[in-house]
Amino acid sequence: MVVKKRQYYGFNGFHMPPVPRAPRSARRGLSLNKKKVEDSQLCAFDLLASLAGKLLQESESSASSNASEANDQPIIGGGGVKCEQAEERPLKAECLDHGSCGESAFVTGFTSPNSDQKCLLNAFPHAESCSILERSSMISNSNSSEKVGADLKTVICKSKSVCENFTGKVEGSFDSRVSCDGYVDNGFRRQQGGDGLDTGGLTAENACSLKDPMEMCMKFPALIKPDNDVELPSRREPVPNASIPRRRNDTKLGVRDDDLNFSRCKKLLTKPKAFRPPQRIGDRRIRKLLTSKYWKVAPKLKECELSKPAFFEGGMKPHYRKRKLCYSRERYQHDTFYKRKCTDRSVVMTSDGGFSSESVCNSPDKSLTGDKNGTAVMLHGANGVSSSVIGHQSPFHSKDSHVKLSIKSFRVPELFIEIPETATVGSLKRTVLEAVSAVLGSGLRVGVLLHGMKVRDDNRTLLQTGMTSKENLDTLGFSLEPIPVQAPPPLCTEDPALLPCDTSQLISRALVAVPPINAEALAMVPLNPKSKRSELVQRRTRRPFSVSEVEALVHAVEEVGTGRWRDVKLRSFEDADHRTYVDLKDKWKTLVHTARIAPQQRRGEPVPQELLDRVLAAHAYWSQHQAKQHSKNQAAILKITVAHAVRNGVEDNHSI
DNA sequence: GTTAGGG
DNA sequence: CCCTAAC
Repeated sequence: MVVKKRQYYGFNGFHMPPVPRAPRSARRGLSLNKKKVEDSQLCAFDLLASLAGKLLQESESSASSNASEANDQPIIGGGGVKCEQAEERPLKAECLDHGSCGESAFVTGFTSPNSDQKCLLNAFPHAESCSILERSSMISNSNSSEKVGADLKTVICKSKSVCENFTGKVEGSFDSRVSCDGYVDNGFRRQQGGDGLDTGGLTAENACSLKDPMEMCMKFPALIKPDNDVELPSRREPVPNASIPRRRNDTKLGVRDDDLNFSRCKKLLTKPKAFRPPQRIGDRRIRKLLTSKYWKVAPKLKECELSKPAFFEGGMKPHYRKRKLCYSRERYQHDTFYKRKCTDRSVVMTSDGGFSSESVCNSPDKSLTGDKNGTAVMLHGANGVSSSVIGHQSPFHSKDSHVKLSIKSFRVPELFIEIPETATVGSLKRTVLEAVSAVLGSGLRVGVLLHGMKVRDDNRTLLQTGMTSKENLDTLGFSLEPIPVQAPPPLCTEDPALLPCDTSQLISRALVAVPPINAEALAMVPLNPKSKRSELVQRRTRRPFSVSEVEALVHAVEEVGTGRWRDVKLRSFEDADHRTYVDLKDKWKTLVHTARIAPQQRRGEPVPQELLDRVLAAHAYWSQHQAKQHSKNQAAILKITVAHAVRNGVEDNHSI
């Protein structure tokens, strides 16, 4: 088994995420926050209590009938969440099916904290206590015009911010406050309309628990259950938000020729599974593994972890996943989800299959950043892409070194759609949707382009790559790339920052819990070492040789000959860390092949014929040379052998 | 660790 | 680009 260097953070089958924990200073920051929370929460809860009482009167039955409401209406309700726990039914699908973008309020929460706790505990024995404080995640607080609501939310958000696990799983498509609600709703429930709160589950105990985020999380483990699937539709905007909404409103329902904006519903549509982290990475993945070819590697789930130590001391260098296993496709599910989501929405797509989603990837509001040291996760509702930002900062950089950029659009890969002329527009829409879903469902990865060049080295920092806060980032681009089905899609984008995928990373990071029992069971499955290895080790990204590289290679080989690849490497590619001598050897092999085939059969970036001619010449020369050398050697060996034999013979004669 | 060659 | 065998 090949296991590359990796680091385990965690214990008992619960693995800490790839991202190194924040430096102490960051964590100190957290405690400061916590203090603030404590200070302000009293007030907030007072307000809450009075508000709740009032609202209770006004909407007496709403609280008690919540469960049924949840069933009848397109509302996210505690019932829905619980259902999902039992049936793994994505909550999101439900709420997306109904209602319109504008109005619906929502009821989030877990009407029965107890049962939620149970669910969680069953699934993640360790989850409730682990890793909650390990990362400071940030969810925006609110800047609501409703002062009371805002205060309350702020408090809640802040105290919650430590419980990143929950946060992480919240998809970015909804208002950040939603996550707050999700959190809060363990204790009390937000009423329909968004501004109503009732004290449903708010007990003294619950309130107290807010004082300590950790405790909070432990008390309401459901919050950190990765499987909760608390995905709240962005269209529900229960509370006015002054800080974020502007962006949301900016998203237009525009249709361009090649880049289609999905407008509001973009938020939903552009939230591809690939961006979604394995909320269910725990049990759902296991189940999936059990029924797919991937099950074989389940025991290796641990290896989803990162393989390198932090780049910066105490820094935030994220690591991308190395293992295929980290990838869980939920295509069918996603397709379904996608379709349902999109059903009543205008999905526009152009012939070239482009669509765009707007994504503002950085928040101007630093207060949104939960962690001063740079690990920040922002989930916002500006668009459908579950986008988040992780600011990576070395301790040596000031906070102002954040790179700010916005992703105007993603373009999906080319889609081919064939549909009869007699088909309805509706079916065309569905067809397109299916095509898109297929792409999304099979997984996406994000490419980063700078000055039109693909940035391939995922290990470089933004700074090193030239994406600095001072740089004009107009030339920065992102692309969505389908991940070949067989390929090990990096669950997270390999780029450490800026990408929607990060959410998944965070969540993985949050919980890569393998229920011991499952892991055990799977571990007993006899594995074919071969397949195991091949499934686990990620293939290096393909990096086609440039003409200049070919030139250098040819030149080197002309001088030192074939068969001395180490020398070639040292001579011409010493600084090219990504080119091993094996690579050079392989390249030479393909060059020779390329030179021998007809030009029209050649693919990729054309190599100048002149170079190819030199390749053939050098190859012929050194082949001959080697042959000569070989025969020489053979002759020499023969000579020596003969000499020995003769001498031995002589000696033998003597001895006789 | 290098090299060669098949995949 | 990966893998393996041979050295």
